Amino acid sequence: MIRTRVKELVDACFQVGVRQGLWSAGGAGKFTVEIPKHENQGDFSTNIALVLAGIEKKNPRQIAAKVREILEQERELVDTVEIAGPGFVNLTIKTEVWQQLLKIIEKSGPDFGRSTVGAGKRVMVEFVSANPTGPLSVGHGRQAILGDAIARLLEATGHDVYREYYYNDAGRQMRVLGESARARYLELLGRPFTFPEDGYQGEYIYDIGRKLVDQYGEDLVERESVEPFKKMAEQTIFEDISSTLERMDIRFDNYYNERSLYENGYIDSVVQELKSKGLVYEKDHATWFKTTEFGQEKDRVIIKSSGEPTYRLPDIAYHREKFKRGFELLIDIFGSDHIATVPDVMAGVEALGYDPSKIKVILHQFVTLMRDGKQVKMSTRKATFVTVDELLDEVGTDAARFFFMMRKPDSQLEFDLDLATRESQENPVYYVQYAHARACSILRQATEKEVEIVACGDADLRLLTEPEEMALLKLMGAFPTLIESAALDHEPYRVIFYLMELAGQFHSYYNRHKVISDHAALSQSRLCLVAELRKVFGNGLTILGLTAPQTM
RNA sequence: GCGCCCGUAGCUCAGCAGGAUAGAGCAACGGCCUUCUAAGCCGUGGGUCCGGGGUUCGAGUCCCUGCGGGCGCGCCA
Repeated sequence: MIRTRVKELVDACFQVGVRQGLWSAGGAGKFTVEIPKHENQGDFSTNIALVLAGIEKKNPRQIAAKVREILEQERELVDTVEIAGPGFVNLTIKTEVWQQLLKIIEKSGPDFGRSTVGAGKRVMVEFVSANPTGPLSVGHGRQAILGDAIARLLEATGHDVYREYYYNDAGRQMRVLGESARARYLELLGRPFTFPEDGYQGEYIYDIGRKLVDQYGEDLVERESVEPFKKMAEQTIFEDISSTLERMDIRFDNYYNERSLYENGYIDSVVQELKSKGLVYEKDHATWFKTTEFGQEKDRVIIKSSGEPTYRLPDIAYHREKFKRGFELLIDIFGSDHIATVPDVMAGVEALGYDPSKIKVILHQFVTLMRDGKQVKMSTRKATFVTVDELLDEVGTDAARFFFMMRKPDSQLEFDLDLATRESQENPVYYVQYAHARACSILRQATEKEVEIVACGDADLRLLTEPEEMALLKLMGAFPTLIESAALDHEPYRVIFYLMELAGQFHSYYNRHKVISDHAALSQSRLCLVAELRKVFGNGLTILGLTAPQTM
């Protein structure tokens, strides 16, 4: 937005300098335009002089003086140019440029913040990908929200996004699940049963048992095959998972079954291709993939001596299929416990002739739940983990989404249940939503008091001169750049931080200045500000999949 | 033992390709509702940026090293 215009201006200035022989063209693209930390450092700051001084071996402040000379020729955008510190060039933008920004937001409406940088780029986001062995746990919840938020950000920046859930219903896990269901089925019928040693102990297995009793009565008592038990378990659990995801407003474009990789011969063809490239060998009756040729410490088994593939073979085949299906960027969201598979998949796709740098793996750390200041103990084995459904029951979807997005994936996430449920000022979710509701409320008040709300073009925006108003305008102006960089870096948490900051400034403004007052012209101008603020809050919340309430 | 991530205020965390005087929220303390929703605002206190070296004009940010925590390191997924 405005920063883009300033960057263009500095770029032009750089070119002028090159033409005048002040510096060489070598520094092109190396300098930046940023919003400085401190207010007394202008609206924008560029390090162009420092960068060029490094290249040219000259005094940065002297170069900065030249930069200022050139920039001062321009009078559309720039108010003042100052040289500060070691050679930063600080620019102040004309007040009216900021005021006119409201018209741009008004015109863009719901599109303000959205862009087309990703236009035409097909990207797949693979996430959740939990096998249907039980309800989603809070760890999956973090992943689900993170993946969906990234997908939404990419959509907001024009990418063609495809959400996929990858699962396997054929492995040992599922067999054990089926046997667990059989045991509960027999137990419910009062028959003798043996519960599998490493079986699934969760309460939900009884639900599956009950469904089996309802549907089949005693018909399955003598059944040898585990299939009907497994099938019922899978079906029931998938329904459960889907409804949980639905509650969070998460929908997948496709559920990809690992089994289809076998049925379509993709597994075999991967092995054949690796063989033909001389990248596999037999040892101890197993088939090994020469991952050492791709920088790893040791080779890895892809087919066990039993003839069964290891997990990494389908993983590789699956990623090759993603490429073949025409995606240009593959985003994988995994829990950090899956870190070991990443190098294997990367080596595999590289071996098959695809570019591993197009796979972006986002590993997220674990979630700890806090209640009464103490950690809630969770164990998958004992089935004492907290499910996403329970979490949603307790805190609601907005709070869950907000808290899961609030931290960057790298850090462990501490989820404070007390804070998330508190309906008071400490709760950051409401802080932002309340800002939106408050803006709506002011606009409602204006209508009730019959204060005319005019278009920004018809208001005298020059009346917006308070420091708080200028600060708000500047922050609003940064929104599109923020969305773009958050999308391209796959970092939803940055949008959260932005919205909290904007909300803070708005609440502060509200408490200090009356929007609707006796001064008619001023009221109208301020109503324009509030109306456009409402849009920025609304757009930001919507892009993240949060609701933007009109009243609270 | 090896690999990845983390270590910033009492607590939870920001710090955006190394940049100009380290920030926010919560917790603590003190104020603000006959006026647009107090789910809000204003003010106060609070830091050896884990320790030690190094690179640089400049390091919370990069490199090395030590310490502490998490996750991995399988012919489990």
